[in-house]
Amino acid sequence: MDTAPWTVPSVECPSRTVLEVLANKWVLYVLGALQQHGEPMRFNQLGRTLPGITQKMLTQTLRTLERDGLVARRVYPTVPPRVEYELTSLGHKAGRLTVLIGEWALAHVDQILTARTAFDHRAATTPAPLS
Amino acid sequence: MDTAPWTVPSVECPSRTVLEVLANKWVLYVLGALQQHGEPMRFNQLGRTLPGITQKMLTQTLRTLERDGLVARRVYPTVPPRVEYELTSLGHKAGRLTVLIGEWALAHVDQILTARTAFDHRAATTPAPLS
DNA sequence: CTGCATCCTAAACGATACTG
DNA sequence: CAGTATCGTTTAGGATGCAG
Repeated sequence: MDTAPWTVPSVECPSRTVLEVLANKWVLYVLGALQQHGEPMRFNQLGRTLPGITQKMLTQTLRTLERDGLVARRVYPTVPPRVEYELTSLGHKAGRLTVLIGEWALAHVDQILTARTAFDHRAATTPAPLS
Repeated sequence: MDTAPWTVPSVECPSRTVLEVLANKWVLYVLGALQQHGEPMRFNQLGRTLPGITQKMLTQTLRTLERDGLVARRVYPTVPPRVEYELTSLGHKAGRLTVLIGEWALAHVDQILTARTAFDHRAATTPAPLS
């Protein structure tokens, strides 16, 4: 046995759809933001925290996270409406993972950027081994 | 200060492109497979381990991982050609994260699947609060 | 065996306009 | 404020065929 349970699954295995929840840029950012902010955040507050996200993507991301039970949506029937989002305990566990991922990224930006440059340089100079 | 460095970056910040490396389904699977197999794997061996992946996606994924310095590609000039892929130390660090993600997914499949069903049920029954 | 190149479809995404 | 709806474009991805 050289594979863990989550690598075995066939394409139809539900655990894959679950793992793939986190294989998403905005999901990582949203979870990370909520995780680090510590308390519930409002829709536009979240939007302002995430440069580059569109309203559409924010809505969509929050919906799927809510659907999967990672985020709780709380609506205050005031006017104008006030909607807050916060991590559930399940979302909190995922949030901790996204923070780890963020830390890994931050710790190795330089190394990876260097690797990319080197690779691209090689690709640009080696393509013709003999002519 | 309520945001960690990796949440602040503007759209052009390089650390984002790095974080987004892991925001990819096949990257997670490939890193996970290599991480757990422990030793170098050949192209088709990797392919067989990952049900549903196409040759194109496997190649593409391995290339970007190689470019980013997470995976090392070793070619044995035999015939037929033998190509092995293994995690670099940087890739190993990422690999450990992907294993954590896989474990998180596996541990909460049921909970998430249940949440989805409940949400969809609510969505199917509540849409008309008043008519 | 390990790939690259091509075509083509499906899905993701951005922009914009509109609503309670 | 917090969305929904639609449209048009971009991108990802699958299938196939060919090559070292």
